[in-house]
Amino acid sequence: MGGKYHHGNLRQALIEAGIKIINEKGEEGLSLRKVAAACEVSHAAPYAHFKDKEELIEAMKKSVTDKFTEELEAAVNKGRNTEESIVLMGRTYISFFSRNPDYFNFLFGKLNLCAHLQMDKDHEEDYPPFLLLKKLLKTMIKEKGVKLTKKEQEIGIAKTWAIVHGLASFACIKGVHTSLDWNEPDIRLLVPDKKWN
Amino acid sequence: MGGKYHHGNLRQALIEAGIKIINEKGEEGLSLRKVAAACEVSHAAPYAHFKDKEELIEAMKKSVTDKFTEELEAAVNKGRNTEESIVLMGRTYISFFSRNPDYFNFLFGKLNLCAHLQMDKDHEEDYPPFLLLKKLLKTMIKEKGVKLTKKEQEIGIAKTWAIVHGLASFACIKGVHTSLDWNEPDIRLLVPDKKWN
DNA sequence: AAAACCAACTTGACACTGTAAAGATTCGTG
DNA sequence: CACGAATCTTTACAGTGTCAAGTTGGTTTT
Repeated sequence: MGGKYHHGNLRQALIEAGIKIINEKGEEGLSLRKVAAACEVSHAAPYAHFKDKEELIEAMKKSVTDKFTEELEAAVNKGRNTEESIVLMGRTYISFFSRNPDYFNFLFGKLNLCAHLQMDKDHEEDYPPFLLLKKLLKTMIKEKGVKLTKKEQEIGIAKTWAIVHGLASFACIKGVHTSLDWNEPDIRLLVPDKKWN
Repeated sequence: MGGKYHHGNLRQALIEAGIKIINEKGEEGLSLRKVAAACEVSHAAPYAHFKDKEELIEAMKKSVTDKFTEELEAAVNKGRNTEESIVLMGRTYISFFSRNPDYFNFLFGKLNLCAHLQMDKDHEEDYPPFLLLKKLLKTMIKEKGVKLTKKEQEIGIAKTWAIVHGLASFACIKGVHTSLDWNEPDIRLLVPDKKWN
């Protein structure tokens, strides 16, 4: 705010300035020097806080992912039962990227996502939104008392994720003409439909 | 081969050299100057054939998309009936990006895809792989004699595409641990499964 | 309180990038 | 053959990521 930095908040300021640029001009328009300029510091100042541009970007991704995860968790908590939570999470997932189209490519482009499809153990290092979905599905399986092989479990989680993630990509790729509303996606989009065998 | 260019093949050579670089080092490692160097011409030579870097990239995308579309069409033609064709197309879609992981982000990152979800008319300017799927689904609907509203049609096509596209993204995001084989994906991945309601 | 220290920042430099302008070369066509 | 157009080279410039060396100011040590 008022004063100069030198008091510990430059790191955070850089992250926020970077995210702002992504929002306004997409990832193309992001340069270390512009981020530095936006914070009114010299072009090499970021190197006191980040090893490289990549490390700043990684921190920005983490920040966006945290916000994303919070929204998902809030949605999950609104559900009155497991199934409802899953649907609400899916809607929020799609809506998030519909509201912030530039984030999709920013987060998932050239990402080295850690995601274990196996449901045996909870791999805490999993990508958080992914972990969240996995736990919900696990709960649902228990509740319904379904018996599934390991492979069937992997298929289930892969397919559930794929539907939601694929629709989210639709929601933010420009040039898609549709009457569907990605901010409040029809519930039929999120559950397999018998008509389509 | 032997001789210098100046004989009309530089444009194509640039496209191929560019694609080769994408294969080897990903989109990060792609620079106009390197592409020019790979073709043994000066760094400004590409400007005789492309307005800017973006236009070269666009041509490269078209080339990759053509190859992609050919594979999909070949798969569709192998199917003995419409349903089989759809499944084969889905498999090929996933397998293609599993074999060429760098293409996924290259093609779909920041893409301005033209895709009409409506099935009424065939919009010939649609993204070709998308158009292909739409025609197959349209055929299937006719064959089965199903009556669907406009919105139900859009939902069907969106969901079908989303499953396949989402799985493809799984298949090429690094760091995903699974025992599933994306080159020959279990057919259950491609059709909605009753167990998961 | 003076000295030493250290993290945060600045300055200046370098190689690499995309792109534009101006000139040279070669080709096709009249 | 000559001329115009297409193709390619050369030169130049601003913007980029990164590094090395210096500067600053607050904190710790003596």
